[in-house]
Amino acid sequence: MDKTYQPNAIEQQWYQTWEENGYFKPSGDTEADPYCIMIPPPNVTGSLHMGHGFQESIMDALIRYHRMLGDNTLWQVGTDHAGIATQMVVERLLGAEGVSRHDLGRDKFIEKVWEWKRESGGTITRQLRRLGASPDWSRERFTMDDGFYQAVQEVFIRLYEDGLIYRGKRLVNWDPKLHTAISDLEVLNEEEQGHLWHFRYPLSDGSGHLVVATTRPETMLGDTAVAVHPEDERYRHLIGKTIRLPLAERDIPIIGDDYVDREFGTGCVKITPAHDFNDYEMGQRHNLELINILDADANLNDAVPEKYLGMERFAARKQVVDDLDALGLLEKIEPHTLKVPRGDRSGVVIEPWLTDQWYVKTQPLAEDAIKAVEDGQVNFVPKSYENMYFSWMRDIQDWCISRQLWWGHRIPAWYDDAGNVYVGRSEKEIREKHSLDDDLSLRQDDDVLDTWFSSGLWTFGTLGWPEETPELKAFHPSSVLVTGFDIIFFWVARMMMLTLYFKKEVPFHTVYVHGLVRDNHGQKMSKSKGNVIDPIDLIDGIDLESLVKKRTTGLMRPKDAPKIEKQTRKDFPEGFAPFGTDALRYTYYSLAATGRDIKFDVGRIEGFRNFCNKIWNASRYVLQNCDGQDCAQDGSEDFELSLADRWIISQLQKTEKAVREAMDSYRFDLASQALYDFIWQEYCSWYLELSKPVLWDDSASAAVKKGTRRTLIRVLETTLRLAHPLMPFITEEIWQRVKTLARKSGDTIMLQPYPAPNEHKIDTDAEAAVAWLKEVIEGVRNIRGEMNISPAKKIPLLLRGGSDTDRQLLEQTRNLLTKLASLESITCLKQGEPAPASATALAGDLELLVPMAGLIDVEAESARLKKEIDKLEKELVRVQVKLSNPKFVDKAPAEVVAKEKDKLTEMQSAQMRLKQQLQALDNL
RNA sequence: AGACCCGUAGCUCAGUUGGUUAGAGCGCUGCCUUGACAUGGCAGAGGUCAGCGGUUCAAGUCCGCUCGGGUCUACCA
Repeated sequence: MDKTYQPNAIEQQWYQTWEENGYFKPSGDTEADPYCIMIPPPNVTGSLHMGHGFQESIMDALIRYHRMLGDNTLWQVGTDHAGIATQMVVERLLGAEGVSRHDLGRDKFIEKVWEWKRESGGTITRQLRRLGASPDWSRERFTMDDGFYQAVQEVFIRLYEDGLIYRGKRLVNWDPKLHTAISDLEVLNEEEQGHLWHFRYPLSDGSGHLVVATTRPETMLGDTAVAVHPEDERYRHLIGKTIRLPLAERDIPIIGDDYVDREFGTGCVKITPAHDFNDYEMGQRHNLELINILDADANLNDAVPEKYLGMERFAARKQVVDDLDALGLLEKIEPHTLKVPRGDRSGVVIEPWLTDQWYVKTQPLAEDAIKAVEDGQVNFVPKSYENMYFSWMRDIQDWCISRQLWWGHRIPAWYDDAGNVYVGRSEKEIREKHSLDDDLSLRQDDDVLDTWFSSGLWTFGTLGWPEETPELKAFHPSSVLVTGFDIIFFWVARMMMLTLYFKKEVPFHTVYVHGLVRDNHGQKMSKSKGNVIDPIDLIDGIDLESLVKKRTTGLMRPKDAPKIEKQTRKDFPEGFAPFGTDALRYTYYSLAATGRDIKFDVGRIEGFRNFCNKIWNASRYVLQNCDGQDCAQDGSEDFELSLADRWIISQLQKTEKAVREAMDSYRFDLASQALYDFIWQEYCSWYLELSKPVLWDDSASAAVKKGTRRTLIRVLETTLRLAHPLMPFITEEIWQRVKTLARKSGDTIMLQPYPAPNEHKIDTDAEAAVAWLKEVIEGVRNIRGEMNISPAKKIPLLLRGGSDTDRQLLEQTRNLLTKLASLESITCLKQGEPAPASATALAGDLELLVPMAGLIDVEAESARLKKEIDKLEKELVRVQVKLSNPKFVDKAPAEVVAKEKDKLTEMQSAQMRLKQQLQALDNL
């Protein structure tokens, strides 16, 4: 083995082996428990970001864990066709050649999209492989696959037939750039600086005017009322009168509605029902006319005076203001901060716009979806996210599912010239069903379905539904959904509704909600902020110049480049070293606590790369000492387990238990911590050191040496299996080298059984003995460290006081103690025997004395003792106060009181000994 | 405006139903190339657990308020 761990030398090769050998497929063992995770399908246009890396790493850990537990395990993988995003990507590519999608026509364009998908749609799945993800690639699905397409059509038709889908003219969020409706969730409301314009609206009878305030002057051309609060003393007498709307020269009514906030602005509101959601509601209440003044580009249409016809909306705004000003009707302009709705893909201001769209009636679906969570059929982890789910579900709006795009699931609805709608699987089916004449012309709806409509069917659509496939039977409902909280509304809610309706069962039993990965400053990672980290760069490494270049090219605002460059150079002066996949994954796990934000500190990944190196080198040591040697793996019993052997075996059982518990409760941070401590602290720092005096001692018995080798190799092999779900590559690489010595057969660690703790191997005697040994060694090391005695210098140790147990333990561990504390000799002082001037440490009642002759500075030692005495004093006072409080003694449980009393006597005795030592030093 | 989350060492974070002297990693200080590992070893410094009040024999942990930070939902025309 190389002296240092080189991740790039092992990772890709193992991945290929695993995939080629089909290790990722379900075992197919129908006796075993099924375990199934459906990947939240990444956007086919996407490339892997830190959030994906985090999420996929978690899923892979769960999958590998359950596969090793022997479950029939399926990780279903696939991608999402991402209607808008994909269409935009392909349009941009065509645009570079000067071709628009309209030049091509719908069919040709869709062909182009498929072409793009075949060539470039695999980026993210290739990157997933770099992470070591182990989904069943042979079952990979795409939301536009034929089978899936059928399922989507089927769902639409059945919902329509059941009266849960309808078509209606409503206000939708219209993206004037992309020319499609988008959902509320795709609209970002950000605060922006704007103005509040106050206009005078003259009363029709010439008796005066009202002042209305607006942030969108151009919409006044579509006003159909002015509203005031019905109890507003200032205006209530005007209700029922009319306003002569300037510019448009129409008469519109003044209405009373308690939606109006008397305190805001002037207390008079212009009402534009066709261009504002609230005004629309009010229009419905008061039967107001809807005047649509915008076309699909958000330019003014022919419903406005000719002067404004065809004007762009912001130009029209300026014109309207100027014209009203010229008429003397502009009262004032105030600066005003308002939330501006923008499309999350296009970035342009979204218009509420009146269109015909398809809707899902969500309320009946939501009821069952709420009940499933209330009844505990679906559990959220952490539980607090259930509130978020409930609050969304209980206030759910009908879901607009049509999109004015070409790329997507085309809506299976046809129209005749009379405007009748027919929904069915094909034109042919519709003609038959409705006995339509062949010469009656039908045209299919041009729109496609919201991408989330299809991803809502993901859990069962990927398993072959509507056919009752064996996979559907075995793996649905899936076991757990792993997702970010930002997607609960988008996706979780929709899967719940659609799956419950069509499968009559929940889509998954558990929803594990993880936090969002942010940068080390807590900022969301985004291209425009220039703080994105590509997980692949952490795996392979990247130099600073390439990183700067990557972050500063293709910016939406190129002027940000210098700032981004400066910050990048400051944060990562060396770029990234190649840390490898296992270190990256381990970092993710260590951060996977229950919080909402996961601040990714690159500093941590280096620590875990070092951890990998530690495992690597510990394995080298084990192999050096075991290779070609008898490790008692042939069933022989002529070996003897030492105290240290029994101790590490005992600790291993506890670690196995802790790791399993953590994995079962989705606490990957705790699992990674437990493993890290065991491997580094206990196995490497202590056990390997304890094995050296045995293996290198010529006088040690063959049986004990054999027992030590047996323990070295067995504990290592078990630990590798325990760690495999978290760090698949390094564990496989090392396992292949130790498996023969450990008498394991099998081609891969992936399919080995997961370690299970054995209570009979918990050895409290050995634990107590090693705890004692550690305490004594640490006492001596403390003196050595504080007194700056070279580790190479062998020193004598005198022991005073202590119990028979101490003396027994000493004899059991004398050899280990001598080696590990680097001692020249160990001498027990007899009762009353005078000790030379010494530095002191305590191990319980036992005094550890290191004679000072030439080694130790008296002043430094007395300072050290004083510090120790003071520390004890503080705690002593605390405990004394506690014990002298009768309430505590009376009310606290007896064992708590006893514990405090023991503590007190122990500390008093310790302090007394230290004081005596201090006295002795002072007497010198 | 409503709801939720967070505030623990210089930094990033653990701390299960209240009960040893509040832990880890990174960083920092000192010593050390000792036969797995300097991507290392040993030792050490560093915390009024945001603040105030309450419940309790006992609060980082439970309750209330304040301050600070964040997220989501709704929204003021």
